Amino acid sequence: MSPNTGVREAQRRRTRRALLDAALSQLEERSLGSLGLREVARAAGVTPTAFYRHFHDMGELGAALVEEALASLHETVRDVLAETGDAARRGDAAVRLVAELVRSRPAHVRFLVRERHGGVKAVREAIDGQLDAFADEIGATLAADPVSAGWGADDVTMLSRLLVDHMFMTASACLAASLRGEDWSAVTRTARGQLRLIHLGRVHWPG
Amino acid sequence: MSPNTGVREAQRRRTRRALLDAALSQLEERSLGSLGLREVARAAGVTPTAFYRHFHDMGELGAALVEEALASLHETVRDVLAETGDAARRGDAAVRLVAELVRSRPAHVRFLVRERHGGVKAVREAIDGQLDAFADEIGATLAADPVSAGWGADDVTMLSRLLVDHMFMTASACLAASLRGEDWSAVTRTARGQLRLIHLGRVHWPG
DNA sequence: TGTACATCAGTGAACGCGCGTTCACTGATGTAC
DNA sequence: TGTACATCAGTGAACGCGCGTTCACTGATGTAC
Repeated sequence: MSPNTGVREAQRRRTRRALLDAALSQLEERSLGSLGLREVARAAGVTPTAFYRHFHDMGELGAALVEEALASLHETVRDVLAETGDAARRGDAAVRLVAELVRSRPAHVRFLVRERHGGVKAVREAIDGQLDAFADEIGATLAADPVSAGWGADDVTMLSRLLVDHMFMTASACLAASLRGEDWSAVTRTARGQLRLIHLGRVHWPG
Repeated sequence: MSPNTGVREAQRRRTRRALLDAALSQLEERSLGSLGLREVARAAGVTPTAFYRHFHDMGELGAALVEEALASLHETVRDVLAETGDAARRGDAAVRLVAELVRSRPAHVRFLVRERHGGVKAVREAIDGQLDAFADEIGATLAADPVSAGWGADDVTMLSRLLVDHMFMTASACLAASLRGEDWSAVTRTARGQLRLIHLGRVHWPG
């Protein structure tokens, strides 16, 4: 039997999950920097000491949450980018992707939005690293578009960073709408409009 | 003699300033939620008890920092918006305004970026309120532009929120460049490019 | 298959420490006459 | 101007509490023979 399917390993994973979930749940209203190790252990139903079997400190737990939230997304993003050359439909697909991520993992997304510029360096850097990777993937696809003929590398970078930041803005707006008890139709309409406006600018660049 | 020029009042103001400055300095690397009242009082050179003469808790101190950072900016923004109808030059002026704010109050801006989605509700709400006000001011000006003929209120809102968020992005990028020891020429060039692209989209809206 | 030993996730007690808040206080500043 | 009283920003001691980290431990799971 593989060590990864043993009873011991399964229990270990269950505890780790409980710690991550306990942290996520507290992080809805607070920031990682103000969250205590004992607090998380208590909510997870284990002793503070058990925490150390899984993470060296809260920063490491935060980095694990970043991984969990975004690692699986790269593939999805690549699919969306490869989908079609029609930029308007690609924009709609991107908005749908963001909305789906927020719907499926609201606590993770809240965490990302909060800690992207938050007080824990290790987590900021983990998020930045992932966003750089997304920007590069988007940039590579944009550069291959016929409409980018004559664009410099700087121009492509400018646009892909704008698009990544826009995805973040949209995710944040979805969460805010949820808090207000609204559905997301207004948010996604606005986001699609903004992407369309950006796309129009791209087509007519440099004016 | 006015009570506001008395020796006692002057001393009171000095202590309040020392508390705000001490907090700002700690907030470069940490978030408000993880910052302790005693820590701030110690750095300000007063006893913990003195803190209560000025703020009920750290959230109230945070709200005071938001006020300090943004209140004086409304007038400046109005000036920039009134400056000229030439949107390209208005974009350049906006970028200059943001860069100047970051240069003159880097710690305040870092605080705003960090706490905009941070863990302290009172501060989030104070920042949101100020940003809504900026978006309204920008929206009013945009709506008056000839190029906005035929735009719906929703469209104008969409655009002004995009621009406010862009100002935040730019401020954050300036801070990141400072940390890396770079000057801001690349950042402001990117920001101007993004605004120009958005402006192009606006001119050709709705395509 | 059965047995004897190794591993290691989680326990529970203990530690020193800084936290937020309270309280009665001090003494310089302000005010009324 | 001088005096007597009021105000109030800041003090310093005290409190109970939860924190992060350490340690020797337990007992179920895994492994070697």
